[in-house]
Amino acid sequence: MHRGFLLRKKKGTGKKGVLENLVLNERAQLVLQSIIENYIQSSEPIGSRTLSKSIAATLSPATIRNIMSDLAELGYLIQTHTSAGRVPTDKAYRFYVNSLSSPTSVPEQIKQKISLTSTEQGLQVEGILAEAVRLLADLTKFACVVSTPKASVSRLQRIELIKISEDRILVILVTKAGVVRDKIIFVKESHSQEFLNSVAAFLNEEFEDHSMQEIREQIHQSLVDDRNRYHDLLAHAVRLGKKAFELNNPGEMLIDGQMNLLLDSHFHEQSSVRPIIDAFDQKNAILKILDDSMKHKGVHIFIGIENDSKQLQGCSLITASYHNKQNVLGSIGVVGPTSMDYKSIISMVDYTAKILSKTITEQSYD
Amino acid sequence: MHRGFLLRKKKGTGKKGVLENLVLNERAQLVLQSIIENYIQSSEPIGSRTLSKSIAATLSPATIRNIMSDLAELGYLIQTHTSAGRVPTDKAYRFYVNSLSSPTSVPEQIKQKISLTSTEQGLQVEGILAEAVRLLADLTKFACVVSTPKASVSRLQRIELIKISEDRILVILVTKAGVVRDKIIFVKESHSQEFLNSVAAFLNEEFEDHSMQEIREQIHQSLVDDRNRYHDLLAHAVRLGKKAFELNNPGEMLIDGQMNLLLDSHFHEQSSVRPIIDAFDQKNAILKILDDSMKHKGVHIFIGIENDSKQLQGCSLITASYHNKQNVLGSIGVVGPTSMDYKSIISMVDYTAKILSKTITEQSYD
DNA sequence: ATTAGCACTACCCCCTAATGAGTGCTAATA
DNA sequence: TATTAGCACTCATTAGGGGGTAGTGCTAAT
Repeated sequence: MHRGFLLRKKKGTGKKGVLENLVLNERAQLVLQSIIENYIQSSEPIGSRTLSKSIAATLSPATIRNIMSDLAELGYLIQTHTSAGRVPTDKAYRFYVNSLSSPTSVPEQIKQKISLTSTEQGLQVEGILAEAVRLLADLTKFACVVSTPKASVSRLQRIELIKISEDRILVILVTKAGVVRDKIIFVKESHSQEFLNSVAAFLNEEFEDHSMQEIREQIHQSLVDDRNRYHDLLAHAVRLGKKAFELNNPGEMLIDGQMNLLLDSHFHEQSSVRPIIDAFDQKNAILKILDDSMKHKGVHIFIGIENDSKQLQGCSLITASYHNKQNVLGSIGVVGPTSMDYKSIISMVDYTAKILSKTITEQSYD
Repeated sequence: MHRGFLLRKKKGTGKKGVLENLVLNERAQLVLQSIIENYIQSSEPIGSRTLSKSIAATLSPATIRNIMSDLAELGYLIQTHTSAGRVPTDKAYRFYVNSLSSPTSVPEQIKQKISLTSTEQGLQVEGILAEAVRLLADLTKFACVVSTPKASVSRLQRIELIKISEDRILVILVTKAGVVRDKIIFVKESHSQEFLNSVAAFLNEEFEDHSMQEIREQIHQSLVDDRNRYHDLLAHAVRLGKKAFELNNPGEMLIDGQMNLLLDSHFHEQSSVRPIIDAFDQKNAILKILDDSMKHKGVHIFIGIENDSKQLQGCSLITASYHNKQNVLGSIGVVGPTSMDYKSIISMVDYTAKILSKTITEQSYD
């Protein structure tokens, strides 16, 4: 049965076919890389003959077959059935991606397409993000996501309190990062708008430029100075502020281009897209990935099986964080088939994230 | 060739088969309705034999064939090819929909699912709309849209001006309907935040409860009273207000459940969904329909070919407007195949729109 | 170590024939 | 006169069979 493999193994010291000190030898790497690149393009199983033509080095089909056989043994390739060509596994993509150097530069032609004009239309961060994620989806023809800046890390620009009924107050928070958040809080006693204005003025004076996290803590401990003049005001400010700054936005994200996935040829069957769509609906799995990718700089790549979430094990994600002058604010990413064109997608995500950062930094409020 | 039909025609006075005074006779109506309902369920061509079993009245396949043949002549049915069953045309759906009485009541079971909780979480109108459109998409398993309230008709609750840099001011508009809009305007001279506060206070005092449309007109004509005290202020207020109230939101809409379309069995081919998706991307065609449907009360139905936009001629839309105490604010609707289950979808849209109106009215600001 | 050659496998495509659901028309029937 | 049974016909769908093809693994020669 596996006599060929055993023989080969017997000859060298331990495994010798394509392995050199547990690393693929150069030729095996070349073959594997070539298979992957071919498959990314055609999304059809690659055979030894096809490969021997397209490959740079001059290798006969038979040689390639031997190498492929070994690569299959090592888990880099699988066959859908005997006498079919071979298809890269997630392990192969991981190898491929790792072998890529840092993002290659984006072609000038595409660079020109990556520009964000929403600031010119007076749009805020969320508008810019929406434009960026749409742009990336159009460019890559896959689904794209972007996480909005977390309220907790960003710093307060301004708070407004608007009375809308006897027991409801509209709170508007503007952060330095340029995010406007609004929510309604319910109160027991009625306040006049004038009074709310004073409370807001107090909160603004006290907390401008503090991070939401800080503000929450300070309010919680009532650490604010006890100034006589504000005595009554203070009590109310603390009470209202407590509610106003309560974290209730569960981390949002914008999605675009979901449709691209269903229309994409790499997903041969609709059924394989279904779980991904469900993941989009539930959000949390993807948000977690975007969150994680904020922790380190640069482009992050999650390939198929590597994803914690079962639903996402049929696809790959490529993400990059964006930032303003001070903070990492969120990340933007592409969700596509495991057989996507990593090289160009990586560079597009990288470049888009950079442009996004630049745009947001330019229009930040400090 | 068409001898059968000609004979039939010859016998009566003019067309007599299934027509009575240009109206389908009762039996023809029954047959047509039955075909439609069968097709809606199975989404496969209906043959005479199948029908003769499922139909209430006892009619032989041959009789039904005759009726069907006439209905086909009249444009209610088509065959994809000879020897295939028959499929209802858009004209048939129109007949069917017209024959339905006003929305049937929604089953208690589903009613319970239609409830909106976003107000409890302190969410504004947009949050409520997002919840509603998602709910409807989940319920109907089709794509759903909802148009956000137009700024122009709604009345001002409050305006805030926030300085974010020397040449940029963040304008926040809150309308009585509960919509918060923000945008950035660019100014030549720098203003202090205190000055902006006075301008905002002036604009608030002057324009609270006026419709955006009114405000724009009044500012445009500088019809505002020329009070000495505000002389300098006034000039700036007019200048800033002009920019601030400029209509720049092109009527927005929220979409949910687009994916449902691609996964739906009624669209046999992906290619038929493509133009609809494009219509979603471009938005204007759908916005126009939602706009139109605001003009009259009740549920509106647009079936395939009836749609002005070519892209939408392969699907049907069912819409209903929602309102607060004073105004119609927008509409919510379902986009699905022309062979959707009109009866139940209509009632769901109707009911959802009512719940939506109720929810928004309860949390309106006046 | 590489490669040519060969036997083998299994999908894919095309053709055919059979099936079956449907039609329209005609003649018989109630 | 309206309905229905019967019949010939159409055409999509399905199943089966054969040839072609792209692939494999193994072996022997280079």
